[in-house]
Amino acid sequence: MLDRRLIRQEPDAVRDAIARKGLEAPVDEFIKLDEKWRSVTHKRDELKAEMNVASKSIGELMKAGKKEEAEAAKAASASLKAQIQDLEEQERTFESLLEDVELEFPNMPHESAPDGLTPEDNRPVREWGEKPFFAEGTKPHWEIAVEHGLIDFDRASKISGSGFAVYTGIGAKLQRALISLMLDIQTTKNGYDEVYPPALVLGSSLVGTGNLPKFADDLYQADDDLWLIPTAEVPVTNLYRDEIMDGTVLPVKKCAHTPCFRKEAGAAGRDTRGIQRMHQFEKVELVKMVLPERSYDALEELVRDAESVLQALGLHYRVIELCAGDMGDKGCKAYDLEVWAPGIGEYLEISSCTNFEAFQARRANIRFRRGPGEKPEFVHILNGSGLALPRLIAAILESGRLANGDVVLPPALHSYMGIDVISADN
RNA sequence: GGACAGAUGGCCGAGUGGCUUAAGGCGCCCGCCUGCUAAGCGGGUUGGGGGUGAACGCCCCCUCCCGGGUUCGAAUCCCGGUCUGUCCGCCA
Repeated sequence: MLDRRLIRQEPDAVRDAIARKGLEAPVDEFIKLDEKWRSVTHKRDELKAEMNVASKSIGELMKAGKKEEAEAAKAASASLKAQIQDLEEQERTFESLLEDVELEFPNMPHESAPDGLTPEDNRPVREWGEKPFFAEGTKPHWEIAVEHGLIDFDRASKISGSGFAVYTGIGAKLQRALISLMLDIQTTKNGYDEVYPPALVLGSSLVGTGNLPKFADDLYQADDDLWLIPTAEVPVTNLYRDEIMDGTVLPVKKCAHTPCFRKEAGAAGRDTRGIQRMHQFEKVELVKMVLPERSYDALEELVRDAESVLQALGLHYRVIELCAGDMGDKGCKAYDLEVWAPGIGEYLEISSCTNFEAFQARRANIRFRRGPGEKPEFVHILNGSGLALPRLIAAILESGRLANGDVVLPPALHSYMGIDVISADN
């Protein structure tokens, strides 16, 4: 959601900024409705003020025992009342239409976000580590996983259809170990507080983060108004919905492990082999709420926090700055982390770190106060994956595979796993 | 799933149709007073929207869980909902 005043006062700037994403916003429709809404509201308020004065004087007349005058005044206010009722109905109608239009507005990209509409326009920022060399080649993770009995794809599709995985034995333990490692890094080294939120949320929470109403098709709906979360971003961000925080508690930094559920409709084909794109997957998410003037520094820190996991695991990756057209609807500026998967020979998007500025805060009404007596302001909200499990597991398996088929685990995992190598023996 | 009870400001808590501009208390802020602190005295202290102004401001509307309704007038009456508590049922 954007600032109503901004759209009113600088409609062209808003339109142009959103056009950089290749998107259109209903600016004209908004302005038309907003004008109607304001004029109706203004008129209604004036009549209400009149009515309030009249009611008060009726009360005084009654008290003074002047029954007849009071009755006359009552009769006189009848038409006022009818007008007010009519205007209130109009006001409700316009307000609701205005909200519908308002929720359709994408966020505006930050001026520093590169121009462009496709991934080719994204800007490489930096790389870490090197591509490992495999003299005798390596394999895609789905082959390695089956070889070692880590994932059972066949039985997964038997019980749940396509797009699911059953992690078995060491495979299941590897996922559990990675979740623990990532949460430990974020809580002990990077200063995040751990939370474990519900995986089912009300529709209003999804409106707050910007998933509804526009992107209902991406989501699983469990009940009338209960939805499966597509990411922990949704429940964690909404923890503070309709709250005014003391500015001194900022920055708020939360990390959470949850399952994530996505329909991924229309995504069949490329990039869907193995565990690259699942309907259900685990993820550790990082969410930050910060002072507005700090949010771009906070974005850089957030990216470093997500990177620290890949560095701890010794995996080669690169950081990409997304162009305006590739960052999606909600963001102002975003970086992707792409981990190298040598078996597939591709970089896999494993984290997306985004600054939403006040877009989500406005939708979810999350504010802070700088000091006693100060006006509440919207916080700036950022989030990033830290990290998504399936692609991380894919990268670990493909990167650690030896010529003899064994998979060497990164040292950071040894104590969590109790083994150093996945081999035929275990 | 069933029954009953409740929801009032930052917090506690009074309030059954107009004297509520929400009593009283606590907390917090500003001032006065005072060797310091405490006490005491005075004042202030929800949030949202709209209008106006260069600005400090000023004006109007709304806000006693939410949404409707009755009434000239609603914290108060009516209807629908949400959440919390207690008991019953079911249950890892």
